[in-house]
Amino acid sequence: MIPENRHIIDVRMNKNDLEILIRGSEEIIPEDSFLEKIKGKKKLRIKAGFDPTSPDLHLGHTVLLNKMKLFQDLGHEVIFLIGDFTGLVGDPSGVNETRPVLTEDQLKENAETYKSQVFKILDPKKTEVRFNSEWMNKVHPSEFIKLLSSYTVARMLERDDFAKRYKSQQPISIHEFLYPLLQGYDSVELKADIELGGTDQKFNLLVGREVQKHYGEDQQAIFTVPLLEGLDGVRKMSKSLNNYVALEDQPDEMFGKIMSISDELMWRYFSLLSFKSSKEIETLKKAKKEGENPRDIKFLLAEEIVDRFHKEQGTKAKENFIERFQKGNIPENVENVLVGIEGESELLTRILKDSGMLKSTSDAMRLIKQGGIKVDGNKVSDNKYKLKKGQENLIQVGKKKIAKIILK
RNA sequence: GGAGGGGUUGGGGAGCGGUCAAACCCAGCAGACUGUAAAUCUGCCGCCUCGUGCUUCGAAGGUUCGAAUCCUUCCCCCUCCA
Repeated sequence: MIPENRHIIDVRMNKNDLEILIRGSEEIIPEDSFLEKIKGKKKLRIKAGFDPTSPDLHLGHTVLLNKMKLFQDLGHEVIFLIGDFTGLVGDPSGVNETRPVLTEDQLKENAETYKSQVFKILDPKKTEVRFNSEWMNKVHPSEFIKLLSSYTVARMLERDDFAKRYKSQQPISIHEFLYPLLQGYDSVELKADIELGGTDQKFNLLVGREVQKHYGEDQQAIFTVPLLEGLDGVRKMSKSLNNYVALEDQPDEMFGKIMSISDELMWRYFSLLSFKSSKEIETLKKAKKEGENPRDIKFLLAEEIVDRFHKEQGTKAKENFIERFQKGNIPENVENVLVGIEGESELLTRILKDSGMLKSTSDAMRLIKQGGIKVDGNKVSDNKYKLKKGQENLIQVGKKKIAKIILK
């Protein structure tokens, strides 16, 4: 239909591209159908859905986004589907409890934030952004019944997370059964040839195939990518577990977070996040074995990732890091915080709370007792320590929190 | 609708009339050690005006000198029966 694009695919779909595409994928089902599609001349419709439940995209999402970008570069049509309707249902994948339902206002807001963030990776010109409320809001109840008849309760309960919840007597709401079906319906509506998702999406993606079949459509191939572990190296990266690196994180923060991962995890990050070739990564592994300081290898990773989301700021972030943590100097760009007080002076504990650096004065007292609070570089040991009005003081809480407090 | 089990501090999970701000584990925070690593060790981990202070154990009442623990009602969850 669109000759130019065919041309692009013809030229690009060589063996090497295929290898890059498949590298780092977890599962491709069914494989032969996928290969057939990808080797054919048709411009494929590649779908990936996102629930707008969390407004912050993080590195975990980029594993998938990077794949989308690859398909895009190969000339295919990539659909970034924002599940604003399904978001009202809540994806039960991988959770052991019912998800809270979001309001429509929250969803709208989150969706906008998503859009502004994905184009840090995807090419906006080649991306079709869709919202599934667009068609879901129009589905007639009788049509809806038809959709629901495409799957059985028994098969739903086969699904691992449902099975577990059922066995351990955790509640499963009926609406949660709807989720995979609705997601599948999106594939019907969008005529998806391939759907991408994390491994936790496998069930939903497969249901999509069944739903498409039920509607007499061609079945999509599914393509899953591994879930990225969070900074703790154990659980998957997610905002709610607070083990994530947000795309919106500032360079220094991003750099620091990546430096805090374990040496072991570093290799996982290299393989899932870095654009370095397998060969380059092998070389780094070898260097480490031969005694190279793993820290310096981690620097490379942190620099690459900071550069990707903040133009050419990787080196600067690295310098700041070394200044601050290796040499122990105070960073230059400390945040100023104004705190209003009554009277001529105020207790430090109270200031720590009012400035938002700590959540309570009790917390502040504990930290003082433990030697975790510094004012202008000096450890504070008196929990009745006061600061005077009009002063500017550099306050440090632990190693990471630092702010210039101005009392007014 | 009936019978039974259950709701405890971020999560899991003890406690079942006083010694309970509540064991223990995980997560988190601080300190030591370091490569802001990781691992380990130590301490902390409801709130404040820091005191034989205040508010917590699904909610509201009640019994008691005293309740997370006993009673009543209500709300929610699970299982089995219908």
